[in-house]
Amino acid sequence: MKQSFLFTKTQKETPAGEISINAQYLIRGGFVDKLSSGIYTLLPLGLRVVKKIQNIVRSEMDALGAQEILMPSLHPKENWETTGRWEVEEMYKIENEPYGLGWTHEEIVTPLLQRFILSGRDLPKSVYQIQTKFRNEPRAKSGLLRGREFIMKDLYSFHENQDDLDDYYEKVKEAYFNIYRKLDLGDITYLTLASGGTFSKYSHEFQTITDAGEDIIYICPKCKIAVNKEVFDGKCPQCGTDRLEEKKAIEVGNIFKLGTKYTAPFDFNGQNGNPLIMGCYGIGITRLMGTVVEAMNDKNGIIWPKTIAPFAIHLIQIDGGDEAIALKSEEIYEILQEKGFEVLYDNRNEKTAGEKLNDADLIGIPMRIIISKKTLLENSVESKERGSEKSSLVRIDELVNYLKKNV
RNA sequence: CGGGGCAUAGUGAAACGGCUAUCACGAGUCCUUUGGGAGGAUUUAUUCUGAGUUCGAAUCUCAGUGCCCCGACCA
Repeated sequence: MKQSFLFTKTQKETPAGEISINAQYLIRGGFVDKLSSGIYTLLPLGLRVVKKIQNIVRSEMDALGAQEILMPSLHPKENWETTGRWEVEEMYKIENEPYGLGWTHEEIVTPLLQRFILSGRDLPKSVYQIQTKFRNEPRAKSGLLRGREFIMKDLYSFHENQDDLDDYYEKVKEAYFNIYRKLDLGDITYLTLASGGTFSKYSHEFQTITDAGEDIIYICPKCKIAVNKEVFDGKCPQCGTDRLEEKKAIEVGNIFKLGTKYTAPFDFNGQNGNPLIMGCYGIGITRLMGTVVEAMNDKNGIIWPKTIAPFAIHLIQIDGGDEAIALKSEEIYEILQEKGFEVLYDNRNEKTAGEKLNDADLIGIPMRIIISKKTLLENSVESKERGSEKSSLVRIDELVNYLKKNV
């Protein structure tokens, strides 16, 4: 994509009042636009990142044998009265209408699957969706980390017995870690014991260490697991040590064994006459984007992991007033496009070199390729990875091979 | 929902109760510029809303709304 074509602009100034890094950089870089507290538009760059995160999550969900669906956001009151959760304050209700906006989907997915799961042979089954959730947060905050409207992946599984749920639950844990590893968050994300278990003593959260986190967790350096402050009793529940490390962290996922809490009210029973056993598993997609920004940045901007960067390559021409440069950089852009690379091409002649380089740092694309008078004299371009200080000259006739190896 | 702070151009800021509300950046036009946020010329406002005090309000008072931060809350 040519940068002159992008309708968004970067902002030099930090938005007034925004303290959190993810809000500052995502707004300044033109990834998101804040409509209201906790309510954001995803702009072209931001949407590209979100789609990439979604696809990583999808591939892991599909590998679990879960089937993707898309449930409505507008929920009939009746479904929520069945479980007694219509009065929950988190739910936005439509005034004078028997509808509310979905903040979770147990009340929809349970009767849905009930209509199709007719015998033990249909079990187990799991479905997931990636969809907008609405939560009437008493206090939205920290940019994308806690919103009133946000994108979430939610997975629901139905089982005939507890053992089957337990097995599946362990597989989901693995899938979740695969996701965090692909986002380069693997080393700072911990399986964390937390409250909220309906059927089990604990639920499990996935917590990513960053100072922007609103949760306090205690990490056992030996067992590599953590305990949320809300259930912490001073010891590692696995090895018993009291030498744990206190850290701030962002909850980037949460998995629950729900048991029969939602199947029972709907009389969703198995062959044996007992309610089915259910699990639910959530990942906030847009929160994950904010978390990555919090975890990977420097004073100049974002440093995206290759897997979710909006583009793989940022091609920048400097001295674009020079016709030879303009033609050559255009030519390189076309070749890279043809070879299938995702390229953002800064073809703006009206911007100075410093402005373009600062924009590039802010936007944070992993690979930067610069073409200028200086490099052209060597029949080369300059290559530099975001987050590294080193740059090197690459001959233009070797560029495609170089990029195949390095992006 | 409790506490604190803030609200002026697209963005960020300035302005003692008193002159035509100022500056920088951005954006538009023209010219010159291109290796870390360039220069000149020129254009760019219902000071959040409503009431009040006053000869006079961006500035003071009251109410509302919104935003940010702390806390409570967060299947």
